[in-house]
Amino acid sequence: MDGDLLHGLNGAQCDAVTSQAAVLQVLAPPGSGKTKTLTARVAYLIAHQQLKPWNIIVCTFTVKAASEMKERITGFVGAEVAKQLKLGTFHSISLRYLKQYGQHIGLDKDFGIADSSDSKAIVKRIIKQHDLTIDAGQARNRISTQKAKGIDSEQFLSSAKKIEQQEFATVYREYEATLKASNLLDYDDLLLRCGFLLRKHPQCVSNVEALLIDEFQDTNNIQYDLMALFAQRQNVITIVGDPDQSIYGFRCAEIKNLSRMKQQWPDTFTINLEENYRSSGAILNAAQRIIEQDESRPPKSLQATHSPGMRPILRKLPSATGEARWLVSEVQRIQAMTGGLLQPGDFAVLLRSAALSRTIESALNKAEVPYRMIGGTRFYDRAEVKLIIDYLRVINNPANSEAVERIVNVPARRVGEGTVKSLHEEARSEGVSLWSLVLDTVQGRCKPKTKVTDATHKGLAVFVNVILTCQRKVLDSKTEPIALVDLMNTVLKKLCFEAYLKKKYAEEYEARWANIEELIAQATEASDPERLRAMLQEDALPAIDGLEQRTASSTEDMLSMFLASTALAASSEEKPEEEGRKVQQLTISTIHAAKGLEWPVVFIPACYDGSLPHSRADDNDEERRLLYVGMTRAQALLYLSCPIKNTQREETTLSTFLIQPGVTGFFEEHGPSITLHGVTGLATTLRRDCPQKATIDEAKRKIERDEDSYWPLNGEEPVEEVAKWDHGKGSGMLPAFGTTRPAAGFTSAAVTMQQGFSTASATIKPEFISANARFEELREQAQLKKVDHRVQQTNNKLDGKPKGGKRQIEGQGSIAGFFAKRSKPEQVLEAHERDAVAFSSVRPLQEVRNLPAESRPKMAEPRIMDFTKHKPRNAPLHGKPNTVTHHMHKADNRYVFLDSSPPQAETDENQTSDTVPTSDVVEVETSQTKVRPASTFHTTTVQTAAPQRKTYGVRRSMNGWSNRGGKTR
DNA sequence: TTCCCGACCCTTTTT
DNA sequence: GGGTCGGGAA
Repeated sequence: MDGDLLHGLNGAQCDAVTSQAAVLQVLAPPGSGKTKTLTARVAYLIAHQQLKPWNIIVCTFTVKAASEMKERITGFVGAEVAKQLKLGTFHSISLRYLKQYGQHIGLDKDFGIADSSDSKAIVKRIIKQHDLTIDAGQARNRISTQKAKGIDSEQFLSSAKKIEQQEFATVYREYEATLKASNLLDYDDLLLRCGFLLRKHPQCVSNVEALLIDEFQDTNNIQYDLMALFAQRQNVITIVGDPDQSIYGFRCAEIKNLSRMKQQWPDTFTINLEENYRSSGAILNAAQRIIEQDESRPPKSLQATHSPGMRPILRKLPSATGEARWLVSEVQRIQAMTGGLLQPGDFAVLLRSAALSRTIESALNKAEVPYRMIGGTRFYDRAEVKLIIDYLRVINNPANSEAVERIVNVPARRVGEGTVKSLHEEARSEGVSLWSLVLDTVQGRCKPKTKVTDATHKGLAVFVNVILTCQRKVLDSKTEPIALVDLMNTVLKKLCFEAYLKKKYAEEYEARWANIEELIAQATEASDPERLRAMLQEDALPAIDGLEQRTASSTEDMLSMFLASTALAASSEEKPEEEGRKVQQLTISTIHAAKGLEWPVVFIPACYDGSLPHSRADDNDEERRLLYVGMTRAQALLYLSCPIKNTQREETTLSTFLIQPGVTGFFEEHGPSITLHGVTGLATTLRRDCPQKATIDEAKRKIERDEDSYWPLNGEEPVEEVAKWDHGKGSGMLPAFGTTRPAAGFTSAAVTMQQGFSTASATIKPEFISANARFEELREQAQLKKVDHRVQQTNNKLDGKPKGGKRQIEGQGSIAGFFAKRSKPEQVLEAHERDAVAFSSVRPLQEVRNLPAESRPKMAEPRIMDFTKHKPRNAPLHGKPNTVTHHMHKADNRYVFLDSSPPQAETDENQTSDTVPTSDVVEVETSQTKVRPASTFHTTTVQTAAPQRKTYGVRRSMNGWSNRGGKTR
């Protein structure tokens, strides 16, 4: 047993798993085997300390972490034992205690859970009603903060001095009153009330022998209290955490809880895990460089166990859409260049905010790359799903006036917003629920003050009928429980829901209906008596002598259980059906939701001030940790990127965390060139079989270019295909990487992957180079630019007639032909290609390859231009092109020297912009991208899966597309 | 006068 | 997806 349990663990991990300490802290940096250690310890406690699994509580913060933990523990101890563990999020475990022992603290049996939309709606209504000026969202957060601090509304009111505080106190008080009247608990209440229960009735947890907590750095004070309460009998506690990964400060997480714990239990034993098994050395170095910017942070060691690998990439792009297009092209390029070693499932896009996903999703859709979204809108929060859930909630608990308000006029029943608001207000002032006012109105028992037209009255009657019919169904089933799924079908039928969706969403209807089908499938599962029994058993807490328990049995209970589970569900889509093999999907996720996960290739787009760090964040250190968490998700390849214009077309500034001195040295400016050797190294790192060369070559033929060379490194727009070939339109071209760097630069860029895997240490660029060296570099760039110009002119002569963009694309299709016919040995060709790339102005390598040998660019005599005097306006040639927008950064009232640009670059720009030679002024006509009809975007899940349950990959309407594309006008 | 619907704006992170 | 505004229908 020991052998199995401890197999593959390192010394520190073993110590942690087998530690005899009662209170144990395991400090585990990213990729150090945190979950592995925690799960092994659970198994160890059962196997070697003879603890009963049902006496062990394991707490996580997210549902996803809970299910992963369960899976891993099952691997150790088997499903039977794993099921008996009390494992879940803090909220779900609290809910179990409240459901079973809530009556001891006067909690009604059928309390519902107020989700965020309920809470927000309540707050909003109170604010409006009192004509206050505070922001609803902020007030809602503030209530949560107060609750997390354990300050109730009365306490707050008594200490409220300022008018503003008193206003908030009013909102807080009425919010609490509304929850109580609606028989609802919000998320914070679940924890608070559970704490209250366990304090009052400690015998509820008298059976608990051990408590284990994951991601402890994210606990807030209530959760800390709960920890102490859960463990109050035996005080056996294991926590794992990492202060560097604390990213829930906004939820009042207290990193201090680590030291608080040591004070409370002075015998606390601490074990540090220090070896990283996830990321390549180069990625780890870069991430360390970022996190170390926090000077208040104690220095820590984190050892890489992998070879340095490929250096991470920091890429500049013109716009959010450009960034998305580039990202997709890199996904495709890397996939092809590795000959299928990497599949879509190996890529993840991690975002600061979920809203950023839209542009990326539409680019992925366009390229038909399958993806799934974690975080952002939860399945149960999708309009159509939420609506049905709200109907069920009202059927279960009509006192929930917020839910009534949301559904009373959906589908439209001529009950307008004004009427509903007014009725709601009237109900509130009468001290009744909205539902009972509506019911009495419809049944003629009362005549509301609010004006109700005939049409509206009719509409209300229809609504009341739906609810009453369904409630009757539930009640009638007391003797013979009906399945939840029947109830749901009744609702759908009564609403003619399918027809409603068809009308409302037109061409998007299918995806919406698929979501409903998924919901039905879930209800079917929940209705299965077998499953239900199993679930009840799993949820049940051990019987305690002399303490009465409530147990669920009827349809009513089934309904409220189902609703509770939807309220606490993960904000993620379920795993796609795995039929035989894994369905390959790229993952889009918020960084928060990605914690604890890993992928071979990770993209973090939108790395600019305002997004990361977010403009609304008040703790920059936390934002930095967020970047750190994101970066450390990557195993082999990490891309950070930044559009130089945001979605509002304003100029952006590269993230503060990335413009610190020395940071750029850890990054490449463009995606890696990938050699066969590199693929081998990658395969080794990921412990996968290396694909055959033929497979790689085959895959390469399908992509447009095999280098990340289309988007200029300085973040400007690439020259459109048409402009490239239309020689009449001026010759100055914007540089892509292969064209502005001297050949030597290109070589060094191309070599990274080989170098990374074959040598012991990654080469790190010097942080600064001397001004002199810099000047040399500038001169070299200038020469190149002139050469480019020459080459262009030569080409004009060689290749007289202009070509259209379309034809050029056709040309790209024949790369394969070129390969087949080529007569030169590969190495010679490579050298030639290098030159060609270095000297052709904009043509990507593939195009150059397509040219007949005699028209390929030739070496030309460079003409030296003095760059202290001349600078092309639109071709930013201050050395590395991407240094243009951020030469200097003002911080702490002094200027910080960035990106290793020489100071004269700044003055240069101002003084000499008028002396630009006209031939270097670029004028590019960009053609609009064609808009595809919305219908082509709908299914985002791979077609081959053919799942029984429909997939629900479509997240939302893709506004931009469906508005313009699909509709007739 | 009230309601409905399309068009257009902006969007922190989670239970 | 939510909020708001304005045109057109009831």
